[in-house]
Amino acid sequence: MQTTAASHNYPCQNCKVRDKAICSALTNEELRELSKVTTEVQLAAEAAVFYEGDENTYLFNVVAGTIRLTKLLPDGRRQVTGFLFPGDFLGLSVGNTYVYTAEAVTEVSLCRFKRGNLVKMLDRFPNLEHRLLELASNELVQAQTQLLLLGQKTATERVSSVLVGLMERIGRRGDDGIVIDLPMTRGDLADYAGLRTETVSRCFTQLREEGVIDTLGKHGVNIRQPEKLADLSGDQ
Amino acid sequence: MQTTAASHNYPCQNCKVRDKAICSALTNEELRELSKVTTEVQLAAEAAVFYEGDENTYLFNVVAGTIRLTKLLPDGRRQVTGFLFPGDFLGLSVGNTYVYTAEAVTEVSLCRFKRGNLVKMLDRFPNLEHRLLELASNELVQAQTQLLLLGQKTATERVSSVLVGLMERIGRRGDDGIVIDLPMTRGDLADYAGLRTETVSRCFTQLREEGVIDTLGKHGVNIRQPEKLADLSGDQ
DNA sequence: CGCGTTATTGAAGTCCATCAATGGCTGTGG
DNA sequence: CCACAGCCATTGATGGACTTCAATAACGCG
Repeated sequence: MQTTAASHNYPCQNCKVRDKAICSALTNEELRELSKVTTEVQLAAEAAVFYEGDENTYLFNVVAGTIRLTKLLPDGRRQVTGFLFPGDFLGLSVGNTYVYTAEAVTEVSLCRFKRGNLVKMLDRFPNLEHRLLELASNELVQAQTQLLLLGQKTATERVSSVLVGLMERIGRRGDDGIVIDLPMTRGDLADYAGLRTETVSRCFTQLREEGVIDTLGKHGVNIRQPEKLADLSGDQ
Repeated sequence: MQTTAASHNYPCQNCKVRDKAICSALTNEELRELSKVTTEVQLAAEAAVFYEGDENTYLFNVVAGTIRLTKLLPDGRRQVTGFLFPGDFLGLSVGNTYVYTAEAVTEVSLCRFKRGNLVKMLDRFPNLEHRLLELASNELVQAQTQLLLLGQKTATERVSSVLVGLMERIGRRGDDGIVIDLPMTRGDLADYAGLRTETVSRCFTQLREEGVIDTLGKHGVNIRQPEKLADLSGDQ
């Protein structure tokens, strides 16, 4: 992992994600304390933040960029268990090791601190543990929703669901619909949806032909008919 | 939900799952306090504990029996997100509603208490919140492991993985292998593994023909070759 | 502008689902 | 206690959705 900027004095107050992640549970005073043990790190696209099985030394908040969480089978099959965006928290674990691999999809900027420091703070700031439990619960709900997707949905429903999910998290209102700048490849999406690249591509084409979406280069998606996309997701 | 036995004075000290669930985080003294707000409820097989979307009023510990957690799509497709056994905790949620349906697979006995009571106790017993975070984290890991199964594994690998998981949780050493008394139907297992009943059945047959398992009636499974089953699970 | 990577499209194949019928528990009532 | 009924599991035959293999096209980066 390449650290390009260490900034012990980085003022959390100016942080773009100050009111997200776990920091939202802290007062300004508490935040000042946290900022003492905080380092900002930058990673190039495709760099690994940590690998499944590594000792869990650091916890992170995503400040900028996109992170991909993956689990691997011994023969190389890969499941993407989630994508993280600015404001998301990274590093929950059981025991002393990370339970998935985290990699940068784009260039990424992370707010890093030692696990030990957080654990120490937990005793003094009960809010923090409440917040962690809340985060874990949310992740759990998210994971269970994905179980439903992977276990029961068709290819079209999966791709539609994934697009709806990304739309809600990183969509921006455009001239004619909601625009997503997809940071990840079709392959990443495929491994997230339990499909193959070609199938994801075919679903995109189908959605385009039906007028539900437009694609703008490799990364741009314009969702012209959000309701129709939601219908196609199988959730309603 | 049918309550057959209310027991305000039930002594948690004698509880069969006293050192599991969240109770393991409590001292005897704390436990005495918890037992004041605790009710033991019994449910018949196939009864619902609660439905997805219900207001989250109660939390539970499973004392005896098996619980099935499910999520449904509007058209009836069902994903089983997990099975609970004695000692497991039930009722984590986000917001004020349950995020999945919980149903009794067998006759079940539950230790029930109001969510509000637990929340009150959280302030006084920090251990309890630690424990809840631990439980949530464990569930999360479990869910992510299941994502890998549903997204990437073949039918045989899924069924083998599920059997390995059940073996570890409810397996008993038998004369010639490890014996599981499967409380759920093939249909439940299918909805858990993202398969159809027929496919699960065919996988059982195949495993039997290969000498990996024996089936004893509808519910009994004898795992003669645990290592071979683990190999077939795709995890090693 | 050109090259490498990623996306798309097409054709063929495979695994699991679906449809259908039989077989076998299990629990109940005579 | 046995017989029956109903559900569940199994097995077989067929079909379909997605994968796999292969080739082309199009980004987008240097």
